[in-house]
Amino acid sequence: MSTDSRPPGYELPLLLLLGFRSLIDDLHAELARQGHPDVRPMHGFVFQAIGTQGTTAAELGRRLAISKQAAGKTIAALEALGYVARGTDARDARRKVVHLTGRGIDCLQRSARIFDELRRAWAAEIGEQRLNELEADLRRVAPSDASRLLEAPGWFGSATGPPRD
Amino acid sequence: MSTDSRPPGYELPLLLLLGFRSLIDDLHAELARQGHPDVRPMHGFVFQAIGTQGTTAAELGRRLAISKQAAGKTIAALEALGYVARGTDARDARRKVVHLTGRGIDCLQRSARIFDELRRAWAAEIGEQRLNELEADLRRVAPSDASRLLEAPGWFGSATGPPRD
DNA sequence: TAAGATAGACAACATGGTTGGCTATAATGT
DNA sequence: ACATTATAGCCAACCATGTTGTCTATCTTA
Repeated sequence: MSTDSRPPGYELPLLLLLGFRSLIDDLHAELARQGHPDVRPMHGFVFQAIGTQGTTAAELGRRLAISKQAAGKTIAALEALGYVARGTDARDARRKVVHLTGRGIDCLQRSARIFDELRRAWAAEIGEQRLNELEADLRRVAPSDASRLLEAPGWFGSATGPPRD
Repeated sequence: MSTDSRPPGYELPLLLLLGFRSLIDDLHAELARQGHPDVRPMHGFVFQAIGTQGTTAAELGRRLAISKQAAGKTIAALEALGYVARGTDARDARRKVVHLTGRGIDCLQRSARIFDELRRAWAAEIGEQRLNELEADLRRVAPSDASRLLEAPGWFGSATGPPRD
């Protein structure tokens, strides 16, 4: 046996990133075809974080581990695109409840369907069982706290770290 | 059999991203401990693209699929941190050859070693064979063009797309 | 030698992040 | 009941990373 027949470790993150990018790129190419050309990869996470219940800027910031100001800016951008709308809260005059519009819900539902199709395509390529194993393995090694995923934009390049407020 | 026992498709990209983030976060935590606290996730890709041979801003931009201006800015930032240095090319007065400094090479070598250790940690968790399979599967489904990976920063959030020049 | 292509730099702008400061409203303690 | 504290949302300023457009200097080529 050779003393080191293992692949170099740097390949693993590359493969994970390429796989992620591949899925996200395919998703958004298909979303664009289905009438959502201006939605960005980040927006999907935001839609998910808003959910069907609606939320507020401060709460969104906490869920995404970004500052409430950043959350507010994102909400404003999404509002301008017609994906979310803001209402008021009768019980708390400070809060402005953000909820998905019909267009936002349509985008969210189409995303779910497209992701299912993409997963089926992967399963067709490597086999359902291997794909199940791949997911199971990743669940074991990846931290399960699915929040703080939206640090992704910024996290990659900037040095500031998570917000203080 | 149930009509749909498969996991929802949206989980796959999440797992890939979490896995990637986990590796990169661990890498940079360890790099910080080993004397490189100010290097960013993106920089590793840049170091890799510069290589031991050195390169130029325009060529770096092509390798990373970013504009030469963006490449120039990144080089300037890395130069300020002491990781790269710029020299001239005797054969072509236009070109300014960028090469890694001793510190840059040190960082690159430590990164490689840390990635190997992280891979061993994953192998200890899920088994060497499963990890090999995971990598093999990802190689099949992920596009192999390892360039255009540095679109990552920006790609996630912005809408501009790849550069024209 | 003139025309075109390339390298690098500067300015201006967009996006998405952060911090700091501000006002309005709610919650809490004395 | 009232004063304090905490929270929600917003505005301005800044940083980091991208883009485009424009400019000059230098090869390369017809």
